[in-house]
Amino acid sequence: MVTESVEQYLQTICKLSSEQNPVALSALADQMGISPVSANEMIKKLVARELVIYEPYKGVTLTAEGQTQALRVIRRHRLWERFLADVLGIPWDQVHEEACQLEHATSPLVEEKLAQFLEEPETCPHGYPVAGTECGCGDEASLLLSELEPGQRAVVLRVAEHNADLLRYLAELELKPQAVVEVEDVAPFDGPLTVRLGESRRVIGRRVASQITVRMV
Amino acid sequence: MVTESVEQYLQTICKLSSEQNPVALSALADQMGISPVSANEMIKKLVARELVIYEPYKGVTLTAEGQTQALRVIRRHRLWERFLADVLGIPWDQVHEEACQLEHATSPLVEEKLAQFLEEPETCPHGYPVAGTECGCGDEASLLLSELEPGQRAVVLRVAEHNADLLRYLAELELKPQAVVEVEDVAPFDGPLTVRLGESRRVIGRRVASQITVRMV
DNA sequence: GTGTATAATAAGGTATACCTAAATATAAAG
DNA sequence: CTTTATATTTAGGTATACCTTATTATACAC
Repeated sequence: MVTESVEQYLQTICKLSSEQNPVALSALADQMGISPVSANEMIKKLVARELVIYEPYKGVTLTAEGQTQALRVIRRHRLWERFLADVLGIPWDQVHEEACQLEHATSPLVEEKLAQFLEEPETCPHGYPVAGTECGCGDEASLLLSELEPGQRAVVLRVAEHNADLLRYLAELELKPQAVVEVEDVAPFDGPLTVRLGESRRVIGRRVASQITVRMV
Repeated sequence: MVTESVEQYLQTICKLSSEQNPVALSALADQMGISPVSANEMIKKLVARELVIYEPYKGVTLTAEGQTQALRVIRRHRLWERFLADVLGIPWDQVHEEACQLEHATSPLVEEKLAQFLEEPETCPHGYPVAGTECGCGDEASLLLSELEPGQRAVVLRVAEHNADLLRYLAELELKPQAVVEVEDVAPFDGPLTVRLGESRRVIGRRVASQITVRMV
């Protein structure tokens, strides 16, 4: 039986492995807000169940089976986010937290029917892909808004989904997936970016810009 | 913190207490599929948290707070059932089991928004009330279809929701809430009932009829 | 090559929520 | 009023998933 806890581990490993592969145990423990000792204990169990491969002092990697399970949970999470945001009208800064609960209470049947009802959405409200063979956190020709130079135009692909305050701020600025921005100015010494968005202009800090993934257009 | 397990206990006590009040510990353990010892342990914890009152050799009763919590879980359960059946199109014999998972993963916000989206439904697909101050299992002038006599007409209020096979059978017969039936014949020695349903006729066993709650019209 | 910082593990604990087996208490029937 | 069936409690265990503290192993930099 795959417990909620196991699902949480697999999901987190999957997401972290797009930045770091194999995933260091310390990074995993950090991300999950548990002690490295606890993470180590659980990883041993996941190894025994052949959901991950673990090389001490290197880190963990999902097996094919682990990857499958992880992607299933991630898919459910993102489907619920779409439902909560689009159908129930829950603000996008709150749907992540809610979906974290629902994702573990979802059968294959409900997942399937929900996806159909939502007309097989491509992404969650924050821009992350619902389906696929990757968690979609670090693919293709994407880069961070903070890496652009003046004059470059880009479309927002996705934004960091964990920080509700940040999401509320971005919603106010209309910096959501699909938005097209043009960088007008980049202040030196890690200073703010000035971007044009349609007819209006936004000045955002570098740290905020680094939470926004874009693709140049 | 109210765990899933606590929610399950409160919900079960609430439902059983419409047939039996206070609820015997053995009946509770039986219904939940756990040992009486485990039930006893948990009840002690619920007493300490002032969610139930326990009189040994009598049984348990919900406190006001316990009742509130129980009804909240039941409401979520029935809202999800409506959603799964009406919106996602999941067969009514499967929605109970699915809702048993989702009910524990639902915040007040999602409950609220879901109820609004569903336009504040009165009942779940099996006919049990979504809201109210009772779990709605044994109220008003209701009686069982098996108690009717020939010539009596009644409207189906609700049907037992735990047995998927039974629900599939009832769906085939179109014996769902709101259906109006007239008893034509009651065979002796606990024999079958013959009921008229619109233009057609159904012959059902006494045990099946006892799972259908009706109100005379 | 040898520190040293970092990573991993061992040892021992906690809380939740179950279990069985055995002992004891109570209600209700004869 | 005693017997007996049923209900309850005690005692001791299991599994999951965490924790802290202390020890040991490793990698990498100097």
